[in-house]
Amino acid sequence: MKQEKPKLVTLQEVAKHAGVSQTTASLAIRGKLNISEATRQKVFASMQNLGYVYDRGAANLRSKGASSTVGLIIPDLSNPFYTELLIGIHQELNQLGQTVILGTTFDSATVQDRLVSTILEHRVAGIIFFVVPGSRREPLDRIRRLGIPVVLINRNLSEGHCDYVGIDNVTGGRSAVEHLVRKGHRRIAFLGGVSQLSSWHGRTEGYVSGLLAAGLDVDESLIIEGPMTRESGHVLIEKILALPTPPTAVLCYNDIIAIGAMMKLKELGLTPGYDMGIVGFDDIPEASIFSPRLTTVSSFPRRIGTHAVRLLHERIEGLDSEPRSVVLQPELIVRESCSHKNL
Amino acid sequence: MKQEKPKLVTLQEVAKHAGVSQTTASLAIRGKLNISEATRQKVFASMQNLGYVYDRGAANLRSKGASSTVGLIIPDLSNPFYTELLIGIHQELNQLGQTVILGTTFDSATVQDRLVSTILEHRVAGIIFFVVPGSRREPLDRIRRLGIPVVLINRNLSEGHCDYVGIDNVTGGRSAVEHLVRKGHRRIAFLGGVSQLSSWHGRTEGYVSGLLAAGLDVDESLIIEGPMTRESGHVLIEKILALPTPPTAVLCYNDIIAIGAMMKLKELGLTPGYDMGIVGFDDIPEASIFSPRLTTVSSFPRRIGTHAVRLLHERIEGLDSEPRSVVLQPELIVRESCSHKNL
DNA sequence: GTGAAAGCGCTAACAC
DNA sequence: GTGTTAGCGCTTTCAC
Repeated sequence: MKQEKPKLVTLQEVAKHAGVSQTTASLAIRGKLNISEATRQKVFASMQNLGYVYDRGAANLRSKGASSTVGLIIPDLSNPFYTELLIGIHQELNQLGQTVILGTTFDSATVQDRLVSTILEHRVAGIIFFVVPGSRREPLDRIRRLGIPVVLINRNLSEGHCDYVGIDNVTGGRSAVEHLVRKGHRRIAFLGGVSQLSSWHGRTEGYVSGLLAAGLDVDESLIIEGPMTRESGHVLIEKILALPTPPTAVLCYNDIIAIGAMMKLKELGLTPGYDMGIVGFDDIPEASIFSPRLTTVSSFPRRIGTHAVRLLHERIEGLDSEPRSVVLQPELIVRESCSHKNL
Repeated sequence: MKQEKPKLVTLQEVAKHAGVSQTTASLAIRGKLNISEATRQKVFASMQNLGYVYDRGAANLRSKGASSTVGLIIPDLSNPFYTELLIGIHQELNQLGQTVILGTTFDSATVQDRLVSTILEHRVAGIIFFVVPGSRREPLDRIRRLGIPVVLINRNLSEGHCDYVGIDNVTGGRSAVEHLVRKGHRRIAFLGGVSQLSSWHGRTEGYVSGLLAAGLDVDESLIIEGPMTRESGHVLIEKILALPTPPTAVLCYNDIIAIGAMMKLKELGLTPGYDMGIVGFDDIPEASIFSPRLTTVSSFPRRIGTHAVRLLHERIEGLDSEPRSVVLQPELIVRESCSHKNL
């Protein structure tokens, strides 16, 4: 830590050292073809010698070409669902030689606005955007106005009118309910999530349609909104239990909530699955680790990430078509959390 | 997606629009004092009007000042321990207005080298570095030679001679063994991790010293190395079970391995905790969710992240002192996975 | 308080 | 194949 910030070696110095012009050095470094093998060697030798480090910022400023960074905005890192998504995105992006600038909103619109600004100031090549609940179009428009490609993930913005990748929430919600009905449940609640989210609408719509298809009534009091956290699961399941006629099963907005609910059930001396059927959504690693193992609807976060990067990359490469949507089909993962005692 | 990349608004245009010089506009935007309130207002109005977006890259190129990005190199995102670490780092960095460039090595030295290069090319202000097992000093030196501050996390490099934050692995390992001994265990294995890691040495050293302090022999065949994954846990516990005289308890290098081991135990019809005592290391969220709840040594990933950012920030601000180390004391979290049937 | 001019490290024209 | 020149968008002297 003793040395002062040493002056950085510039391309000019490399060129001088190699006895060529700066242009030649630049071309050599970037592996352009029209450079003789001999000069290329010389330039590389000088680079090594002087300890040259390429300055992407400067290059980028001059070339106005696609920068090599991509902005990623997600709500939260403590939910494994987002982590899985991040892994998918990250892997794919690395393969393309792009680096990730990461921002987490914690589902706050204010933070989201700030993050968008920062990311924009970094002149990213594109943005993968998991919007905050109830987000207005404005942040999205700001990005689009600058001509920066965006792909929206999982939560769509009405009239967002841009590339989107997510899962079929309606089908997911519906298949969960169908499973519960097959298991003999007749009174089923929907727990957690907030109505500002397109994904919430999809999942509840599937829930309702599953109920109706089975000839069951929809009881509005059985749909309870709440944050997407473990703690929320505790609270929500207690509310449900306190109802005059509690349901025999609950479908949760996501696995985090489902696990929170199951933990509270255990705490109350009840057995999840036996005393109360539970289905989650996402299939995070915890789902298969918890006891009882959680029946859930898989939403393939890694694959979503992969698709998002592909769509974005095509845009960055200049694709100019109508907005595209990739909607993955969810899959019901049947495990142990749904066999009620009385059924 | 229809519009072509629109020409970006520059500071010059803002200045012209506001009827001031570019210098004045620049000073106004950065909130320097020697600008009258009236001009400041004018400039900001013009910014809004024209939809100006500050270009950090350009600013940075000219000023050679601290860039506003920090590089973060971690092994893997699928282990919640790293996620927690990332959360801690991220939160703290956001508060300082720094953005994160993220790289994951998957414990590969090759990937690590490539990542270091990329991050360096982005002219980061500093790097938080979780080195790969068996990493040589070379990547670290490359960074240091450029005068870029680094703080090492959890895994120290012998002679790294730079800022470091981690936990006291020796004490952690030792307290785990002491707990196991108190529970009546006399034959205890150490599972997983690789000997290229300073943290592995610390934990095994603690393990050995705990054994010796209790007057027990150290059986080298009970220390088995292995990758830090769930799958590795499966494999390792089977190896242990196949021994002529299996131990009654195992201390695992980390929680991931411990959980993998417990899952395999269940699969084999054995009850973790009852048939085999298990202690983990890290205290990831899964540890308290698994059944039986895992007794483990907490290593406070978020706090490590926070400390790392603080150390790094001070260096970025110009602190020029001898390398500093922050070593956090781990804490034994006693839960349910250690009461053997015969003890 | 404010302005004019120079230049950070690089690439893109265009010449040769 | 290689060199010359100009300039990306900003901050920084240094005048006034």
